[in-house]
Amino acid sequence: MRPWREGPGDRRSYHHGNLKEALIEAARRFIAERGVGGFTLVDAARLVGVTPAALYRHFRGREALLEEVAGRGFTDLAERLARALTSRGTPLERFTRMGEAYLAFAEEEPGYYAAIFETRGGHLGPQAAERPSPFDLLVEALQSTFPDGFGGVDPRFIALEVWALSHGLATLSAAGQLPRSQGVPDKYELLRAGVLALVHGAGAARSG
Amino acid sequence: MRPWREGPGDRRSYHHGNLKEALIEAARRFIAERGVGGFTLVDAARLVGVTPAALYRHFRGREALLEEVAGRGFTDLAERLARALTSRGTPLERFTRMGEAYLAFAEEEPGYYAAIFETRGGHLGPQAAERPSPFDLLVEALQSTFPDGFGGVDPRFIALEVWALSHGLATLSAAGQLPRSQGVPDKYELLRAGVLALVHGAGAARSG
DNA sequence: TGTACATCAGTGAACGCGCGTTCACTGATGTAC
DNA sequence: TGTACATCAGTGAACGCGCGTTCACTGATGTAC
Repeated sequence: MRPWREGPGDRRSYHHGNLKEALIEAARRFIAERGVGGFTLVDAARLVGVTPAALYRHFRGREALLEEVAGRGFTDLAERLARALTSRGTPLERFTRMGEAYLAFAEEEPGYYAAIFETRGGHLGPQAAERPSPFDLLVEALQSTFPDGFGGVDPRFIALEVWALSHGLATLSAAGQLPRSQGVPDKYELLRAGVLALVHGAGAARSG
Repeated sequence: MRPWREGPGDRRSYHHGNLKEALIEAARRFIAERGVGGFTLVDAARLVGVTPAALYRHFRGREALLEEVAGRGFTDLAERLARALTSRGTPLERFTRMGEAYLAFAEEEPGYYAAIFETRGGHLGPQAAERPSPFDLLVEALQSTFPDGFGGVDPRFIALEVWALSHGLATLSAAGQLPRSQGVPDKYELLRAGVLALVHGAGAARSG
């Protein structure tokens, strides 16, 4: 099971040995560069150094490969968030770290992030799954970080707002729409301050 | 300059008479259904009842048509926001109406919204343009609605957060990721409460 | 340890398709006289 | 009002291209004896 070819041009063996993983990796790269719609089986096969037909030994087709990528991205994101949530420090520090992990994931793994949100079947929000979803983790983190609650507001309400803010910052940043000039705080600072404001200002909509 | 054909199958004239507008309209529809990447000149021409080649009498090519759509969407959005901002009522009512207008635009004109954010050259954020951009309108609205300021925080900082929250809610909603179950507030309520929280909790990141 | 052979991962040629774009053309419009 | 004609919007055929997918095949692997 060792990799037989070390690079795309290395053809020392008829069998690739690690083709499935290599194709997923290639898809991740191309999706990051061109989006889900711009991703092509032919390109992925070429990058890996294999005939397009070889792909069908490992996937039912293009859509199946995309679903696999989205699934892995989803798992990766959940793991990162869970790791941040169980890291050292005060609850607030861990919660802050979780937000940073979300933005960092979107920035470092744009292929995964796009696959998750643009592929059919990839649901990030509230859902019934085996393991806790990112959204579940967010609700959990909010509750343990702010045990006094949010002025009577449902934690899931706050979680949706925090998630929307995070997603908005991540996608605007990826689209190059956030200003990058000096003196303007970056998305990490925007998220940190925004989340605190959302939490502390939760009752504002009611009290006036 | 009256329209010669009333429908796609109506071929009572050799000349279309209103082809440019009809093509933009068709593009808007297809982008809404399939995204910018899934939009096709051939489909647009077929829907309008014209040969694909006819398109080149009005646009340099596919990219030029997309840019035109994005530009119109941008203008439409700016007009809607400006209208809300100058409508009747208290500053807070007008500001709230502005947020609703943004979400409504994304929902009612998904083709425009996608074109704006996915097409090269379409910038929604801070920019140097002739007319005030949506972001400029947002900053202006914040300042006039909350003349006492935001605890020393730059209004543009708040504006970025409000915009990110709006964009996040709009895109999550379009992707079907927001829960639609009973008892869960919709995106309009989420935005209204979120914006108030962001405004009133602006100083939270500093004071605690 | 050596050999026969089943398994199966990858090949390469081919397919049908729809795409964006070009080109010489043609038919309708609308203006000059 | 009628006619000649320049303008130009749309036609239709063709192009080269890259796509996803299929198929019979072949070469390497690894197991049974």
